[in-house]
Amino acid sequence: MDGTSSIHVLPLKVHALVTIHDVAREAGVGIGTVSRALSGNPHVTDATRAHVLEVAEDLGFRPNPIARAFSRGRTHTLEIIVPLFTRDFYIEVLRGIEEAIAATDYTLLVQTIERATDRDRLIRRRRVPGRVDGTLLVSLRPTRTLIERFADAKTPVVLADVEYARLPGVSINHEAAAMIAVRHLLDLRHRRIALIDHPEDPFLPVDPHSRHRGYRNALTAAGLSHRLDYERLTDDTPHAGAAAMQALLACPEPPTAVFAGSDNQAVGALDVIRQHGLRVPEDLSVVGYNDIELAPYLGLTTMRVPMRELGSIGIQMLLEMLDDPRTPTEHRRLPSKLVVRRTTAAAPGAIL
Amino acid sequence: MDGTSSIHVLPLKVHALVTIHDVAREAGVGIGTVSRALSGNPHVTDATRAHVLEVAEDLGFRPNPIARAFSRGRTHTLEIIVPLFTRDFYIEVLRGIEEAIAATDYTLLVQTIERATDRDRLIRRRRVPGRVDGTLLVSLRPTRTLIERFADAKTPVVLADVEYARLPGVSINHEAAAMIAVRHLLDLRHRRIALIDHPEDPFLPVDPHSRHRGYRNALTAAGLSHRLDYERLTDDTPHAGAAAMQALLACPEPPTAVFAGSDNQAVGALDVIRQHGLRVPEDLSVVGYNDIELAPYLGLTTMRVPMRELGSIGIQMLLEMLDDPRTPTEHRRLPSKLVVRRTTAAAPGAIL
DNA sequence: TTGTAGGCGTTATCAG
DNA sequence: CTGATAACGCCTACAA
Repeated sequence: MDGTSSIHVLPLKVHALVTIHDVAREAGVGIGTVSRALSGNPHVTDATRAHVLEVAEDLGFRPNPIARAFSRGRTHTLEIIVPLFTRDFYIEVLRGIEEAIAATDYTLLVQTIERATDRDRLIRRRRVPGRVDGTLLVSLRPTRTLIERFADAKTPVVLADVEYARLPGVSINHEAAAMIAVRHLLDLRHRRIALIDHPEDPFLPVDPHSRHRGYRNALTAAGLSHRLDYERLTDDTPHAGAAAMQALLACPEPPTAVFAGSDNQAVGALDVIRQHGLRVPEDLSVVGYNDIELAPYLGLTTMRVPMRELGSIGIQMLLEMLDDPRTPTEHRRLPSKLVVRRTTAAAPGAIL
Repeated sequence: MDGTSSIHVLPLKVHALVTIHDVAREAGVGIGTVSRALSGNPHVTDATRAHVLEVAEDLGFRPNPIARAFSRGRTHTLEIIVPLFTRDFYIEVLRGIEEAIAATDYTLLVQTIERATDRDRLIRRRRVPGRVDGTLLVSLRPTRTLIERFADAKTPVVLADVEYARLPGVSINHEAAAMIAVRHLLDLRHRRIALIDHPEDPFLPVDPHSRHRGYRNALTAAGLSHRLDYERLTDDTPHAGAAAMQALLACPEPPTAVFAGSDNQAVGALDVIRQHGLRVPEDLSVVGYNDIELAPYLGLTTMRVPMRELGSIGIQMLLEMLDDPRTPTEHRRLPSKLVVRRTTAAAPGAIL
């Protein structure tokens, strides 16, 4: 470094790098005292503290966070690992996260995953362990590699929107929610009820999942049996929802009602129904899932899923574990609520 | 949960904290050599490097990123500051960011800002300078505090979706895009064209903005004058869009067409139009903005805005600046494209 | 209460 | 090419 280079006079206040030593020298005290004064250590006179703080302020001292993290062994950073497939869902979760973290001075390290192949590769390449104090894993079943990583780092993990082993977490009771949705259709005298859904973990396409179970259970409870041609498991996109609906309408005996595992899929389905000249809800009822921000304006009957809470509660749990490592690991399951709007009505010809 | 079920659990490899010293001792070399071998420094024999790497692997050595950052003065982390208001837009930007960063081993520190008051306060509380190598500021006009912070940290900044001073950045040519949208309506013989829009920077509500200018310019170019009761500046939510539409329909001379500054606002407007028993596009045309994932399935005519590119190009610029600090600061402006679907048609009574 | 010294894990700078 | 050794900025015993 060239210490003699001419200094530019910028219109902004630019502080040269000021360290704790500079403050100590300027304040006429030792660096220990400065450190204590700044970190709220009680073993300092109020007078010295005030003086040190003032000098620090004057010098424009900013503690170097990396040095601090290095020394303390804690980074004050939380890692969020989240697939970014369906916008609405994850954005809501992220909002919940932000909400919970706003009051703290933790910082977020966000790892977004777009492709299944990214999963471990990406996680391994970016050397995150040691850089974060804890991790919130959203909608992702932890792989073995991940679990080892957490074990190595001795860093707490919380799962959001997933239940796995005995790891602490918070998730939606999808099974119960699906039952409520289907029961709503049954109450409207629908008997031919189809399912358009997607795997819970976007990387495990063949995952048998709980909404699917809830759907079948509700049918069984009503004395109906499920039919495979009514069950369409595909991607969580409006496009895939549309394709699934296309297939359902091509069935020899098309359904009179559809329960979709996401509002995105539902919107795709609704578009296809409209294109076929069918009316909603007169000819066909549709129930969505999530209750995205647009749902009220589309008149979509759907399940209101506590997406934000997934994030905020997840972070709260993580913060608790950070605060007290002996916090018992628990798993919380959140309920959803049906919101009836304009896409569901009595089955054609039915009298309620 | 059934605690008695025996799960087949493979033993997890748990590594104690292994440092470069352990590797050095085990490999019978000095720590300098280990460091060089691991960081790709050419001044090592292939043989020693291979040996060191093998020992490191055996010991399960993971370089401590914080120590590395501390020593190198670079963190390999990029900061993203983004308001988390309207879902779709920012998520798309985030995807672009992820896309650009996927090939690198940079990590993302994300700061979301929910309220205007958060702006500087939050930025100040979370001690980020020193923890990141560069910053991408999305949709936020930098405040003086922020600019000072960047100057202090001597860290590069790139603006996305904003143009400000001579800072490097990438943004949408909103003015040109608005002109295209309005011209489309003019071509359909609409003369009473209203605007529902929102500020570009969500924290500067009275910001005169470029879409607004484009709207007026297009009218002027067609020999029309703008009328204040047709210009509704509000929040970027479907709710606000609905309220604005409500007001427009209450005008003594309601518009026959509406250009909305976001698809979210457009969807809210469409709902109100429908509730008033009016048909789209027969009675009223609507053009949205962004082209969100659902837009095709709602039949929404809209402007396709390169949201992803905002993120990916922004990050590319940042990476270039990091790579070579003398990179000339430029500002790129991206074009948008009209996508005509089913919400626009000839003005009532017009013959094309 | 306060100052001093040692250490955190790596990188970088020297001699050899 | 390699091995000591000195930073890096902060925290924290320990001693005064």
